[in-house]
Amino acid sequence: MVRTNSSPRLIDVAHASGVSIATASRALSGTPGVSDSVAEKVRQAARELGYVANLHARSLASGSTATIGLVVHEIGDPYFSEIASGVLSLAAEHGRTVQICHTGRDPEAEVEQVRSLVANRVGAILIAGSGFVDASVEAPMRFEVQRYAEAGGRVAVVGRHHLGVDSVLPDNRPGGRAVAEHILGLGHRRIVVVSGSLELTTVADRLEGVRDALDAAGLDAGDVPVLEGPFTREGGRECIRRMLADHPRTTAVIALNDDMAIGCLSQLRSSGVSVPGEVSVSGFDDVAVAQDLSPGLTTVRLPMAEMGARALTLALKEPGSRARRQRVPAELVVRDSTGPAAR
Amino acid sequence: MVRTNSSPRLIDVAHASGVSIATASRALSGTPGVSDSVAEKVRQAARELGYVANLHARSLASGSTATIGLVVHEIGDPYFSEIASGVLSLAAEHGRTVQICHTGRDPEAEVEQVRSLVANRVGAILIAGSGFVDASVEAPMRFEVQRYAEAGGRVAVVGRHHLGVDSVLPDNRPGGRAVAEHILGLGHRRIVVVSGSLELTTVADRLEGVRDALDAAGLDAGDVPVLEGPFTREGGRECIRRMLADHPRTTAVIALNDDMAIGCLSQLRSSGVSVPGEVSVSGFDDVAVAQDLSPGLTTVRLPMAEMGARALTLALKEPGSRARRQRVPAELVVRDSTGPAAR
DNA sequence: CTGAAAGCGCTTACAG
DNA sequence: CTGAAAGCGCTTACAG
Repeated sequence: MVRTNSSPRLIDVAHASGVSIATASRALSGTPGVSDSVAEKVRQAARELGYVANLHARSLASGSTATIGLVVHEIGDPYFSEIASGVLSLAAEHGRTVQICHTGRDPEAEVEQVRSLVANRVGAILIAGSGFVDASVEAPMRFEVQRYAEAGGRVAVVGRHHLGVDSVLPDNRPGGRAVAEHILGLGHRRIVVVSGSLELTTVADRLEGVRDALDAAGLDAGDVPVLEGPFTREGGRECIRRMLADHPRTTAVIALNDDMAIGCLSQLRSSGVSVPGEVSVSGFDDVAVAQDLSPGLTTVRLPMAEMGARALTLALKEPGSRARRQRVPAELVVRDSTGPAAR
Repeated sequence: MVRTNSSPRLIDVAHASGVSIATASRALSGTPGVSDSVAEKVRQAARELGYVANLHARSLASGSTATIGLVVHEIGDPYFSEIASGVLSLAAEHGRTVQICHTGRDPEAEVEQVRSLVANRVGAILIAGSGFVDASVEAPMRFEVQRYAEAGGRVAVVGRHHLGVDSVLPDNRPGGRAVAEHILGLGHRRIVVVSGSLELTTVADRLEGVRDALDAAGLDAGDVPVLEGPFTREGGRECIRRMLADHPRTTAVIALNDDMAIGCLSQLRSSGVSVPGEVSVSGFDDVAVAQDLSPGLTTVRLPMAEMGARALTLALKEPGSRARRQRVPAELVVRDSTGPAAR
């Protein structure tokens, strides 16, 4: 039979170098127990034929894969694309490939994607993005993840609790506290929080931190309106419109992520409100563009790429006897979008 | 033998539903030729067992994969993350999974990544991002891609010529011309182009468009300095510093992508130069954040997500007798970063 | 150090 | 419509 137009197989390499496929396999995968001279001969033949091992066959035979699965809410969102960047870079160093899926923050799509990764028999699954305050929403996800883990799969999450697996957890609450203290320290008292869905644990944690600071300052958290909208730039714009209508005397806006903060800046500008002259605005995450905005965005820095890389590192390690947690410090970065309370 | 802790296999489903694995396979994959009642029984059993087919086995047996490979320069860059977003969304609709790799704009890493995708026997490869003007730099890539295509693989590229495969090509040249005409129309004559590496075809094409406009206006393109730097925000800042030093009377900056334009705005602001009062700035791409900058960025819109989706559509189609090309129109979007030449 | 052979979990002609 | 069997391209005990 003539094999036209298709990739050479291990057996072709074996023939070309005059050894068995067992030896060829060992030589190519670097398994010890092959004489150097033979190994070199095999590698040479492989190179000449342009041989690339079929990873499906390899996975099927060996029962393990070099592929990593990464689940994010939305890859077009800088928070997630920066995490993905950290994962991809480290994965490449380890010779791992990465399969990415995004879920549009839909809990059901999320479960579906995890199932599909399991079907692909990826060696590890990384999940980035907030979980849900309501544990029952997460139950199916938790079930899927646990089943995979019990079958020997490795899982690590970024910014998500409740899943019972290794996790990289940014200091959302201390970060929220730090930024709120900054705002309070500037003398602001008529403050509004611009927030994504309160169903998200990330939002809940950051908000908790803001309340810690209000409490510590002897203020009543109940006096600080929380405007809820989509966790996006458009959500930020929307909330500012509501703020201008319902809380016109506000002097500071604490947005719970940079995307919303960017939307806030944009809407304030369109509405002719000066920042920070009339209203101060802060964000959270420190996405790359935050420093290039005008005014530069005061925010809480999270090292997204590093968080992604750390999650991968956890997943690549042997599992511990129980879930590991790595805290990632959040650092307040003061730029030009916040200033002293004027009025 | 007891199989503990591992996923159910097709044979388990077959046993549970009292049919052969052949029938079970057909029922589950939707191959016609199975009675409805039997098919339903099999599906039911699969559901109860939580069966998920092993895609490696499936690929090996069938010789085809549902996985798509996507190569980008840097996933953290919004241009690419928006393309990726389009690809991921459409892929999910088609039940395809996507493996992403980024290359840091390194031609060698690029080839390596393509080889790894080939090894994974992905069903199609999508490559996004500029090629190189110097064809010899692209030769290895072209070789790899062609070999894959000849072996039956499908390839499509976004914003890249020279690879001899299906392509989605944004109107870089007409876009460059449009934005330059806009700048000229505002009366600017002391113009500077802020540009990524001239080795990149994307840069070369956009620049060509700018020159078209200069020519048409009867100007000498040689009088317009082209400041070259990294195709990033930091590159934009760098170029502005050079511009302020070497071409202080400049009234308009044409940046060849939004990332550089954002860096330009940032550096001009730090340097106390008002935009568009003293200097106008334009970008290219219209990344999501462009409209939320202050001032809003005048730029050339490219529908990145759609371009990604189109490339996938091409790759999913049967190959044509020759490489297909889809042009994507570029649309000038005028915002607040450009204004009449003042001085 | 090397090889023959079983097996990974599917799909798909080939028969019936 | 259904099943027995070959085969996809590897890896890895098991012998030697």
